[in-house]
Amino acid sequence: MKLLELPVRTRGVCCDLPPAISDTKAQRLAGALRVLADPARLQILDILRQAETPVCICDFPDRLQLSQPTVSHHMGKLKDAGLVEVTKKGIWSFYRLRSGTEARVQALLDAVS
Amino acid sequence: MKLLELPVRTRGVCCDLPPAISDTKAQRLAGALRVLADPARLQILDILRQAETPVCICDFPDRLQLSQPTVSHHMGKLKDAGLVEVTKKGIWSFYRLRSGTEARVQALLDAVS
DNA sequence: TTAACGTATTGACGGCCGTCGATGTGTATC
DNA sequence: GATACACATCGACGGCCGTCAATACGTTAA
Repeated sequence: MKLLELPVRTRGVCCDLPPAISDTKAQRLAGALRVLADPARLQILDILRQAETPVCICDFPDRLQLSQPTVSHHMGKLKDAGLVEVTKKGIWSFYRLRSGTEARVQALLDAVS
Repeated sequence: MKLLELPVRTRGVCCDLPPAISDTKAQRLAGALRVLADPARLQILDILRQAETPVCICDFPDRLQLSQPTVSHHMGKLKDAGLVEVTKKGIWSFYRLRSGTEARVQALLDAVS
């Protein structure tokens, strides 16, 4: 439980703060969060979460009202972040959530909303 | 459980995707995540989480190796997002996590790390 | 082989954001 | 009052990122 008592301070004197997350870890976390901090990518993840089979990337431009290169760009970000996997068959690319990602994504959306 | 079976597709024919998060909700979520997607703000939240009493903002510039205006800027973002509260006493501004924020932040960091 | 389709990549543009110096405001000390 | 301190705001700069047109690559159909 947090106290409401305010510390007594002295002019011109600053205090040391307790050690926190390391700079490198903070940057890793921030990077992971930045991948999710985009409306299009959130919708992609939500759609993949609902889907019962891998989804063809060709269906997204219409759904998201974005160009094909832009959708491909977002998918690349999600793939680099290890959130989605891709299976190519013929001329099509089918994307799905990586195993274990679903729970993390769900927890994230719950934590924010 | 997700099937690995790939859908059968036809050239030149795209499929409709199931409805997902609305555009407005996706933007809200993305905005909330963007506030957290910064190393400095993550460290601020982590320090406030550990603190047993409200923390004077004057202690952060040294700790984060950032200028005073920059720290003030980050605190403003966190305050606007409803993540922290401020109490002014004399010339000092003391910040603390808003009640209920701690659990949400913790859940978020768990979901990402 | 040629043509059509799906996808990824490239290059360029515009906007957003983190950062800092300078400045303004308020408060306490002398 | 005058000075010093803490804080917020403003203006400007630089870099990152989402977006798209154009292009290149690979695959399938004709």
